[in-house]
Amino acid sequence: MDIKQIREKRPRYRRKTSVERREILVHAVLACIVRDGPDKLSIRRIAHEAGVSVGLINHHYVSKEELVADAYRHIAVWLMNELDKRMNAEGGTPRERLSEFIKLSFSSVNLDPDLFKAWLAFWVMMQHSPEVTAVHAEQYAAYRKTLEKLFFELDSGGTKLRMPPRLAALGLTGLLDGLWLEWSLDPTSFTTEEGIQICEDWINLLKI
Amino acid sequence: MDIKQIREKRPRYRRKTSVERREILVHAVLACIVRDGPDKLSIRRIAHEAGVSVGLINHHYVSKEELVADAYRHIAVWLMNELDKRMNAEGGTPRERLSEFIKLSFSSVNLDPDLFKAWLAFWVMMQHSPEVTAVHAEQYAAYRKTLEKLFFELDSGGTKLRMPPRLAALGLTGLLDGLWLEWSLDPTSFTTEEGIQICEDWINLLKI
DNA sequence: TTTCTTGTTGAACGAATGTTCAACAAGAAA
DNA sequence: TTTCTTGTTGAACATTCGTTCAACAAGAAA
Repeated sequence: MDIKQIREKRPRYRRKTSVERREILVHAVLACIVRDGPDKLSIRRIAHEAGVSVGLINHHYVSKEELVADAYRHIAVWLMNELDKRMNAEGGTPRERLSEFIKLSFSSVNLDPDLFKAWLAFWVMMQHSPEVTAVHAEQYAAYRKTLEKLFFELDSGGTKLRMPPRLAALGLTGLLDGLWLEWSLDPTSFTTEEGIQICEDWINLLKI
Repeated sequence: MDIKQIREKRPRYRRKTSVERREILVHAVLACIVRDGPDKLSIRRIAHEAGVSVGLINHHYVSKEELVADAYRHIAVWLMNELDKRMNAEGGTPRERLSEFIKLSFSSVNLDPDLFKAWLAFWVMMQHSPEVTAVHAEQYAAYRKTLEKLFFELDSGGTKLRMPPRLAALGLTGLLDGLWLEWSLDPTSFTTEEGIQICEDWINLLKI
């Protein structure tokens, strides 16, 4: 049995199910954005990163936009789960969980330059992709809902608030997102400790 | 005198000075971003929009990045001047001017989908362009300084604050930018009135 | 008028883009 | 073993990209 025969026995690639391959491709999208930047995201780079051919991508997704939308949902769900999991890890009162959420928002889980590049890529694509826009609306609503629920629990408990939970949640998401944005664009403008303090102060001022 | 001679007399193009042409090109950049989206910005589209040839751009700018950086500065300076001018138009106390600034931030001057596309384009380019990064740092510092000065005047006057001006300015820019970002990505998530109310409430809570 | 500076043109280049599609082959089903 | 489904390949296509550069020409200077 010579080498050629051995080569012919070994499969040149391993077939994957549709879900397996999609998972791989979605991760390749993120890796590409991190490596080459939000504007250099292309089918060829993604294929190379995933170790597959260019044609494979359009076999699993009808278009690049659909793949990116899938990647958006994937990363948004992952981040929200991560925050939720860690926030509730220690139990605690609603106020303590809020503090934990804020701390996490200013930790490397959320304050990640690589992650910021990904959001940039998604936002740009939102400007002309209904699929990505839909994913954003769907995921952001869930994010705001989580905070709104926390404020509702806080208000229902001992500490009454000067605002309805909806407005309080809008305010805190605004604060968190704004500071996150500014820090991502220029990490030297303020420290994470300052960011945490601003958010904590704001919540404390809300109490009647 | 026949038509051909008349044609030859009329110049095929009018020469512009370097500053004149740069102004035209910078405006063409913005028009392109608005029309085709942040990711479709190209030398050819800019040239067509400005009514000039492709080669002209690299005559006035050594690279596309330099042109975009110039456009960034142009629009940032314009916006800041606009806010400053309108904010101080009616005079008034520091507190009244702050309210005016907030109202302007939630008006069409700042809450403009077209403008948001421009910022997106700039932020993406920041990820691999030192020129654009420098312009951002320079312009954003001016923006924060304006608010810091307002809070300083407020604190020096009758109404003492629970925070140093720097932190108060950081907080308000965070709130404004975060709400601006969220509204730009999805205008249905909340109304501008709600946004204004959140910011006003926050400032009022800052008073001792 | 002639000279000279420099704003302006547009073809050319090499590289990269998203999508298509005929051909191949992995691996389960028969 | 043979059949059949379908995951996978990669060349091909038609565009678009940023930059270069020799040639042209507007218009001030001489």
